[in-house]
Amino acid sequence: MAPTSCGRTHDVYDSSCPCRHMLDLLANKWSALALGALEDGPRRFGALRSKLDGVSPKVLTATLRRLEEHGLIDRTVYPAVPLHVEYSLTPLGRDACEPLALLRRWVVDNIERFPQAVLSDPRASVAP
Amino acid sequence: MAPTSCGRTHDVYDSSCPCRHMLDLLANKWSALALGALEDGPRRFGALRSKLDGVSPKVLTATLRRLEEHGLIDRTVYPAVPLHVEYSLTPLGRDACEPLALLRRWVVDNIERFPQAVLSDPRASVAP
DNA sequence: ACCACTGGTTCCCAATGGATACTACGATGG
DNA sequence: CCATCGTAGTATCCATTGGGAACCAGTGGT
Repeated sequence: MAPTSCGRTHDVYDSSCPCRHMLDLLANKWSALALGALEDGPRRFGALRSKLDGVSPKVLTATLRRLEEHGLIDRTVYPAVPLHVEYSLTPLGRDACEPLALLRRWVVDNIERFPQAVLSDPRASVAP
Repeated sequence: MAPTSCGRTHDVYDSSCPCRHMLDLLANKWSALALGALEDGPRRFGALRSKLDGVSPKVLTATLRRLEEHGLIDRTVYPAVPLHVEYSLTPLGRDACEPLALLRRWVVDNIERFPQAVLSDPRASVAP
């Protein structure tokens, strides 16, 4: 498997391993997009909201809070005239961006190879 | 962005782009684990169920069906004495494994860097 | 007849996701 | 003085999904 410095073996396939929890955090549409959106500098809530087309404020807040709790992003409040809040990557978050960027990139580069039927209708699999 | 052969630009940040839908499929805990579990050869339902520690049969079925519909895995039924079903990667699925393997790998390699508090309790963020 | 094995399905409930509306705060402006 | 705007979210409601446990079908074994 992949032994780590603490001496234990960590395994994403083990449901009781912390790795599983972290995979659950990162292997998530909105997390992957939010971290990617911060790759080229800090962004404010509103900017993220427009960049992550289709996200609702509730879900965006939840995603950002979760990423913050896990040390992937920082949340900085500027109590200026119109209050604004900036989100930025921590070093850990920046590192996490690498595999996520590769995944996003892979999807874009290989999108043509997927069955067309299922691409056109997001809910093609839901039969009445 | 990343223009593709069809002439359109594809963008995972655009909610109406098929890419978004595919990212949603791949940026998912169970998908990432299931594809990884098939990397070194076909596996049967029961084998996947044990490998993906903690998955319920319902969710595993749904995950596998979705991956099959999207052309990432094949489902082969052997109507032999004790019926068995084998799941295997398609070429597309095999290619998709690369970025997913990097992500799983990154998590395992960097797990020690995450805040310990949040690692120990998967639901630390859930207040009364 | 009964149990075990394999590969699921069904049922039910809790958690999550998503859309829409609303709040808090100070600034601006009539 | 009250109304309105921009910013960053909450609140509320409902649909979808995730998850656990039980159950089912087909066959072989005892």
